[in-house]
Amino acid sequence: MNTQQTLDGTDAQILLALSAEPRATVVALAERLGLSRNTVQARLAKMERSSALGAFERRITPGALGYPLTAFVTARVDQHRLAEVSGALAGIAEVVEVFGLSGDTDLLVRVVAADAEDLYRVAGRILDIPGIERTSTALAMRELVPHRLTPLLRRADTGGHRRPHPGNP
Amino acid sequence: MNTQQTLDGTDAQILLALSAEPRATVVALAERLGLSRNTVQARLAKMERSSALGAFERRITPGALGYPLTAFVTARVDQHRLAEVSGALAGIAEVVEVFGLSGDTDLLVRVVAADAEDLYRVAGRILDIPGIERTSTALAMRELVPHRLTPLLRRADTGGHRRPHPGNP
DNA sequence: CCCGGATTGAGCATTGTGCTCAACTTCGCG
DNA sequence: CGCGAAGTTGAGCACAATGCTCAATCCGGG
Repeated sequence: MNTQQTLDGTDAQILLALSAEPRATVVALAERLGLSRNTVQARLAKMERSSALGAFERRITPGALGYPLTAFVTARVDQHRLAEVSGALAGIAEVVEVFGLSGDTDLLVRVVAADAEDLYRVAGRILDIPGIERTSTALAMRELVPHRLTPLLRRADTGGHRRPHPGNP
Repeated sequence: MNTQQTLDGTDAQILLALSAEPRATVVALAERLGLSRNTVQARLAKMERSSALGAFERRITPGALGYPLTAFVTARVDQHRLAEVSGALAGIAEVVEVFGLSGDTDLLVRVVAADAEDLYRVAGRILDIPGIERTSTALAMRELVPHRLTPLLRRADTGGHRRPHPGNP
């Protein structure tokens, strides 16, 4: 029994309502969902505690900060120096997110930049990190599907007469 | 005039404080930053209006929803059918984010999945989309640098040339 | 020099919050 | 079968925050 991770349908409902109206107050959510104010408060508090809710920064658009360019740098790395490389990447402010990948490229680095020249500079800093063997930079020209979790939330919502995982309450 | 994008240093300060304490009230922020409550309220309202603040869903951890696996699917696409492909991708719930890239791969698709088999199924659905010519799936094995904007916020904070915060609560 | 925009302090009615409590339902498990 | 743990609910209460408006400053640019 993994009581740990998974949010149940009610949690999904709350998050869904919050997605539609981020500034909604707890009472408003409770009223909209037909739940008690106390319940919504308790569940929200639990989610905040259990790190189901991430950092606030996720909600900030880099473009508004003066970094309208997004690029993905894939890199091959000397695996023995992975920790070292990871630390160096974390030291670059324009590096927004780094994943260790399976497959032919080891690293996926998401970076933002103020302009093309800035991006060139950042890419250079990454390539200069000891342990990084080869990089390839791809500019994100368009955000075809903006970041979203709503479809998954809707699916987890009890509203669907669906029982995706039988046996789990 | 440049009413568009860029947030100024004070905005960055507010966002920074909010990053440290997402649930902080407006009055608490104003007090911490030594600004008037009215000012903080006005600036926050403006940011919400100007889409500098993204959707709430960005703050939800997919893992908590029952999708612990993240993968990146790169794809080559028939450019004439890009819109069609984009729409089809948007129809897949597990597709969390899609970028159009420059370079040798046209698309970067970020997907989540419940388990390996689920991921296989999702990858199959993507490959089946008419207009998609070739895909390559890389599993995100580790999040080496979790999504963060704090370093950029700190840099944007009031001009940028400031002594390091001596004692921040 | 004057104007528009941003900032500030003040005030006020309304609303939400954090918290506690006791009753009640729903499960899991012995 | 029934006990107990956990979740939900409604109620209530003191306090704080919100949304809003107003008038008085600042501040930079034309």
